[in-house]
Amino acid sequence: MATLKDVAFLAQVHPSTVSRVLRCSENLPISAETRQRIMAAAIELDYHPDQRARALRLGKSNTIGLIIPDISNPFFADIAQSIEQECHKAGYMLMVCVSNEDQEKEINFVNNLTSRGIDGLIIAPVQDSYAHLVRLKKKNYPFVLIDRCFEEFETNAVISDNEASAFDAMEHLVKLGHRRIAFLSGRPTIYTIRKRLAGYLHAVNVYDLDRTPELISNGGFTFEQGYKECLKILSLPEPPSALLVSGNQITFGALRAIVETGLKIPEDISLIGFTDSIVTPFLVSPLTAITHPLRDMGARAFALLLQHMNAKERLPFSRIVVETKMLPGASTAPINEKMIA
Amino acid sequence: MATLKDVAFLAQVHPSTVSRVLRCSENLPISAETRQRIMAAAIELDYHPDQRARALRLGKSNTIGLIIPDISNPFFADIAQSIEQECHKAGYMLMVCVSNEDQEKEINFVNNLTSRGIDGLIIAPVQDSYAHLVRLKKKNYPFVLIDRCFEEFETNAVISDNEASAFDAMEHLVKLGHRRIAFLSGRPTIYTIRKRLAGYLHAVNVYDLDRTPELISNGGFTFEQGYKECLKILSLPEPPSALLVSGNQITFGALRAIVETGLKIPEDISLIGFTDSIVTPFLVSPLTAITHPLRDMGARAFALLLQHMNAKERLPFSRIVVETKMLPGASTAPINEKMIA
DNA sequence: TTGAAAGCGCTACCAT
DNA sequence: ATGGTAGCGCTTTCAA
Repeated sequence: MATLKDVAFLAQVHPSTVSRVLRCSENLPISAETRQRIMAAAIELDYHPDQRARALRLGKSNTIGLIIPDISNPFFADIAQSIEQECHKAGYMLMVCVSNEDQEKEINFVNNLTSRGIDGLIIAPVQDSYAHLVRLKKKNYPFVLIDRCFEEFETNAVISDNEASAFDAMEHLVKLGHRRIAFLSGRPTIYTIRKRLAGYLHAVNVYDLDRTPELISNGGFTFEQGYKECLKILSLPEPPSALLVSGNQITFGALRAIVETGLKIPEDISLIGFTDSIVTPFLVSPLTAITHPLRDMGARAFALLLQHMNAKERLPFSRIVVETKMLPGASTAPINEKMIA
Repeated sequence: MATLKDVAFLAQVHPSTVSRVLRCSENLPISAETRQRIMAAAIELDYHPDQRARALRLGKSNTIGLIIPDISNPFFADIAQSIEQECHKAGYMLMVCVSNEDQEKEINFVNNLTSRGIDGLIIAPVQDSYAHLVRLKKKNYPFVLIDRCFEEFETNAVISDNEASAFDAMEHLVKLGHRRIAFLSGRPTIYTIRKRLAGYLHAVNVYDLDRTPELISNGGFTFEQGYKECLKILSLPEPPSALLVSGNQITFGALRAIVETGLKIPEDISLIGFTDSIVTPFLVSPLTAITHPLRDMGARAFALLLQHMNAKERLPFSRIVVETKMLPGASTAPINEKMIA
């Protein structure tokens, strides 16, 4: 790798001169001839400034970090994609890290990224703990949470209206006559899930629905877990006539369980999923889905972060709530005798 | 951010002593008392060594870069996920960059990452040009290509048996009686696609199938492009009775076109896709798919890279070819009169 | 118009 | 057992 020194040597000038020429604006006092020589040398040696050294010297890396729990989940993949594009537009690099829903890993990533001189951080936190984020906040380090946040700990965040959307989905099912509705929730320590659960329970109370505790399942967020939890629920002595499922991978897992059990959607069972995937309309039964404005979420998270990174003084924290949309499908139908039997 | 100096000051020792204590093995000549003081100070100040400075000093960053064209494509997302996990196991950080199939962006990423002192690079190249990779190779910089490689330019690579798998898929359709088979190819400048096209054409020749040029479509890799190209093909005066589709997003786009046109799979049209997604079995028609061992591809690419990064001397390049598998589905059926009409 | 020197935070080597 | 120093590659201020 060619260094400033190498270029300087080839161009027969001092390294500092090279730096000035390569960095500075048009109207810098330099002889056209020297500039030519330096440019030629830089190209000749395929010189690219060492970003570590620059970052060290400048105290700025023009890079931000993103920590997400799962990159193979389209939910986070699409958010990552949009953040990456926003970064690119703004001249930033993005460093993506995958915590795999492992709190230890997340903590390591936070430490590692900050000590790499990353200018800011966007995190979809695992939410088993948050002491490491309190430390970040204390150090006045700019960061934005996405999708998940803490009720008891104030930070920047971009989240969605989970409680309302879960309630609306339930209401939709209730209007079709369903009264025994299961909720495949995911990991309940997470903000998103707690809110959705609250929306579910609210509907259960308002409409006095079946309260069988087994109707609420707490697994994890993976395909496998969705599959297993759904199988368990379908084999209840009194299985539900409808399902509310919380997340892409879980929904696909539930789908597998339903298909394998030989049930038809929506004839035998209705299904609404919190599902963000281009394929939902082309599934065995086109899914009625609660969808997130993922690109918008990513863009707003980055904009908020940028704002805080550029701020001269401490800015107040923002909590941005985006609206979900119900994508109509064909996976819900009125209740029928067969289901009640 | 606390520095070595801060810790040293608090512990009343010299910075170099702190560095030694924090870095070195057990049997380093140091008084237990001093060690205690230093450790306490480090924890007190929440000290984390500046990785930029370390990387600069050590000439090693313990970070590798990954450049992929599209993170919201499950194909690349799963590869990224597996590489990330391998990295983590080996104590490396992963920096993911998304080129969005834009050659300029990829070139920028390569320059940017290398000048960040990244130890190695895994790239699924855009393949509009490769001068930048030639430069990397000249500098003896370790990198591995994944999924796509260059016939005329020798590098490390992990790829799959595209030509054979395309031929096999065609054979499968031919045996069902299909003779007018369309190929939705994606961008044909890419190795993967050229190979698949070769397999397709080989089958066309061997079995003397319909050679209508319009049966071969060259769009891009996106959902939208798959949708449009497929619509075009379905509205041919003599539409095909079967479709071979190259890639996740294209397949989903094609699915949309088929569903919207009111065609049924496989009654009206057969479909085989190069599709790696957990949802393929739960699509309108469970898809017959050619799948890649994605986790394995990622793991092998990383292992190969690691080998080259650790090598004292120049190693010979490896080209690893992994095998695809045909996942049986219900999206293919024997040809019938309706199709021929 | 260009050169010299200091220093970002760290580690490795050489002193003591 | 601990301290001092040089230097990784860069930028910036000051000097000439």
